[in-house]
Amino acid sequence: MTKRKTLIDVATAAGVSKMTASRALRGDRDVSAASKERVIKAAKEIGYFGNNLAASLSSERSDIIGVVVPSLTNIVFPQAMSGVSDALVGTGLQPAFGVTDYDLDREYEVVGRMLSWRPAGMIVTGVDQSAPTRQLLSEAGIPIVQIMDSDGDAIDSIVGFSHRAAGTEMAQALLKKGRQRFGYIGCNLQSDLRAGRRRQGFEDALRQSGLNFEASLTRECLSSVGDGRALTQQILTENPDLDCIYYSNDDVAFGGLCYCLHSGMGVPDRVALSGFNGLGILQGFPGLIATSTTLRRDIGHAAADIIVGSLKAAKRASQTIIMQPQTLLGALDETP
Amino acid sequence: MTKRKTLIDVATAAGVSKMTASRALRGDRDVSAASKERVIKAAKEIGYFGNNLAASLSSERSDIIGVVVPSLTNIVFPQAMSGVSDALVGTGLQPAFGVTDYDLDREYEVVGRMLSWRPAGMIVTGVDQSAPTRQLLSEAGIPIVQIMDSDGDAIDSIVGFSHRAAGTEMAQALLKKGRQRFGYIGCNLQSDLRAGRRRQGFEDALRQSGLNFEASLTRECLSSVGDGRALTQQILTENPDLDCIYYSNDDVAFGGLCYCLHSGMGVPDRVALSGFNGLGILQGFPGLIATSTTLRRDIGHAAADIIVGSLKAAKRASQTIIMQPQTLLGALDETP
DNA sequence: GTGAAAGCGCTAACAT
DNA sequence: ATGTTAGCGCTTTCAC
Repeated sequence: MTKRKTLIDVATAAGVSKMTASRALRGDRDVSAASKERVIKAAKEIGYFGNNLAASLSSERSDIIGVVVPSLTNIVFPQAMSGVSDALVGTGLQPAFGVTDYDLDREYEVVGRMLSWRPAGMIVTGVDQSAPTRQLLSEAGIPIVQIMDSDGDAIDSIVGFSHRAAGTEMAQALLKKGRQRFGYIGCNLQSDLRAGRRRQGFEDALRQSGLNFEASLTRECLSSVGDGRALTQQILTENPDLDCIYYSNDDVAFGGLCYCLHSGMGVPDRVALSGFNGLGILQGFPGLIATSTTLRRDIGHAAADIIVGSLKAAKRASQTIIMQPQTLLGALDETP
Repeated sequence: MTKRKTLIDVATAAGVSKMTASRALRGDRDVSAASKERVIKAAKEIGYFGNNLAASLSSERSDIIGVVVPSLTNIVFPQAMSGVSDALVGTGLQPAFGVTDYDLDREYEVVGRMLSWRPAGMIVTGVDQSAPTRQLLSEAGIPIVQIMDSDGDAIDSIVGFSHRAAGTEMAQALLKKGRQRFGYIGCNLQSDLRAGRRRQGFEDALRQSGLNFEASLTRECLSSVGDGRALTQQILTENPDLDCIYYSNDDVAFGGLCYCLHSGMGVPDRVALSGFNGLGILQGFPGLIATSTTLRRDIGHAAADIIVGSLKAAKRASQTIIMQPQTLLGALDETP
């Protein structure tokens, strides 16, 4: 391959100095229209595209917004990322995504590596970072936004909601509809601390009514429709009297619904199913699963907006935006 | 915020020169154990983490592997990204993801921006890049891998399969099972060129048997379970005689299955449904939907491996790896 | 409006 | 095993 083109090549081709070329390319207005045009034309002709490395090193800031998520296989995180990505279009900022696999040490490493690219801001998932990670972030001197969870201490800004409260609210709604014999099915609870907090919130409400889960089945797998189906068969075989099952999320709950439909068990009359997130998959059988709808895209979008805003602003202010899920009972709502 | 720590701060704290500190931190073995230890300790104490910008600018290479996908909301792309991410763990390389929204101009911009970070390699989705994008990539002088599709010209390496062949194979399998009256339902065909090629391959096989789609419904929406349900209701109402429906993918097909189950239409006896990808969602009703299983994670993993290998190798060789989908008929297979 | 000089923080190449 | 020198490609600053 031939040597990469540099600013000097463009400047030479356009017959101006390096500096004028730089200014023209970046849209600085202190350049004559004529020079500007020639530079841009020259750049295009010789196939020049800049070197962000040098630009950022020199200007001591980059256009990157680091976004750290625990998983790509759980669709809610790509959806949040999508919101970030959309919000950044046209701002000149660019998202860079990192994955931690729900591992706090990996998170530390991923965050450290990202910071060493001197991003303009960082978005991280949840509030359960390890102390060293929190320190890294808070000392970085850039806007930090934690997303998806508000049940913990903020490093800087937060856009999310209380999983605990969401669990409590769902339990209260189900109790109000007369459900009394509850089961729980969860996947990946070891690592997914937010799912654990929903369960806790749910249990709190049950206890307040003098109840508790009569059965609980958890498995360390990525939550999936197939697992939900299998676990539901097991829990209902072992506990045929359950009239309501709370799941760690909608994927698992939907698998449960598939089992019930297959085996002719009435949903929600005979047994009510309740998941979390309000995923699109629920539209396969509208209203049959109760859920808490979460605004993943909006959360990602709002987080990115906070960063964009705080880069423009003279002084930074931490914000906390709560986008509490809405509890949707679906068909259950039509029963008294 | 206090000024960021640099290598010089570490070197001073450890009582060595900048260069020794640099070597120690990067694990160069030409450093005495004593110095190495002191430097690493000093770095930790003063909270130093390097500046990749400067490091990469100086060494003229970065540890980034750029990965460009069309969408984050279609789960197959995050799954492929996940494979890339896994393959890169422990290599010292880091993935950086970009999203194009199926827009060729956006793709050009995203690729250009990524290249200006001087990545060590690039992974892009599909083979339908615009000419300028192809030129950008081929002149970058780094290993390029196109993934998910082999129905087109390679820029460098390819890991994918023929969507056209997958469509043909599915049609042949369904014809063999005696299906004769075909319908087609697709989402997002304008942008999803690969789905279009599957449809074409399917049609080719039908024509060879003197058949064609008797009905076709397409809608420019992100493919979803809800859309699949609605479109299936429509197509079966308008064309009650169809005995097989081919969908642009599994999400849409699953929505169709939900409609059929809901309305008591026998699947696959009365109408066979066929999707694409072998998504986990199908495990809700195992075997009811025929599908072509694609190895998204493996494809991402293999693509990353090619790049890792070619960075190590003295001379680069382009590779083409075909991971052709497997046609799974499920319950249809048990009919004669 | 344009240019020349200096330097961002690091690493490669060459000393020692 | 360690240090010195030069420079990566750009932007900032300050001349003109």
